[in-house]
Amino acid sequence: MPVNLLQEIFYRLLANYGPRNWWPGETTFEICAGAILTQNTNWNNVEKAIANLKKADALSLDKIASLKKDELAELIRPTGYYNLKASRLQEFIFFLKQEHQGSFERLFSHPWQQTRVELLNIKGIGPETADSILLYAGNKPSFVVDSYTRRIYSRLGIVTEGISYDELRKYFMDHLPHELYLFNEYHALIVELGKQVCRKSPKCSHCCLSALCPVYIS
DNA sequence: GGCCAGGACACCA
DNA sequence: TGGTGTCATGGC
Repeated sequence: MPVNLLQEIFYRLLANYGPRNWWPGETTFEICAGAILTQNTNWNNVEKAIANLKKADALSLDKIASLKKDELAELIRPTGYYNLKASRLQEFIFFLKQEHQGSFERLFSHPWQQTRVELLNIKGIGPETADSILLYAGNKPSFVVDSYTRRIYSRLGIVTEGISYDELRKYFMDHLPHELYLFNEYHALIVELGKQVCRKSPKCSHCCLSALCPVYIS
């Protein structure tokens, strides 16, 4: 079976870190909430917020929808941007109730490309959050890219640093088989690599990464 | 005490 | 269309 560069990197990451078994979350809604809460935020802080929601018995569509915005904001305070994210969570739930009777099954019952457009029309749901919801909550083969992906693959010389989200995502979608397991693990592995390697050398260039990165291919 | 984290959006030229 | 400011807590 021919293997291209992106697949080769995937296999090396998988061998190095093992399956990540994403997304951390017990329910579809918890995954969606996590996708919103983790925007530009460390996952440890998201875990604190989710724990707060669970402790308050508030991790449900109806409960969050019924909370006052400042009450919700207080529960998710550890994630930062708590006022914004409180609005975004409630916007998402409003959309789900309004357009799909509050049913994730209905939300994901259409062609996922159509669902992606719907999600992107929700205020506060950008491309990465939409793709995370599709992939990890909806089990749809929509590849997720993030700042780690751009940083790592531009330093490897595979893409340019200024590449847009859509261009970067298209590059992966064009060069990988559209397999759910592959997309699921690949993004999770990139995040793991991003956390463990690049953060130690945030200014590192291509050569620096090549020395540090265990998956570098010359 | 500064930097960074699994972004998105409003605003402006 | 692209660049910049804003939103904000917590770990290292």
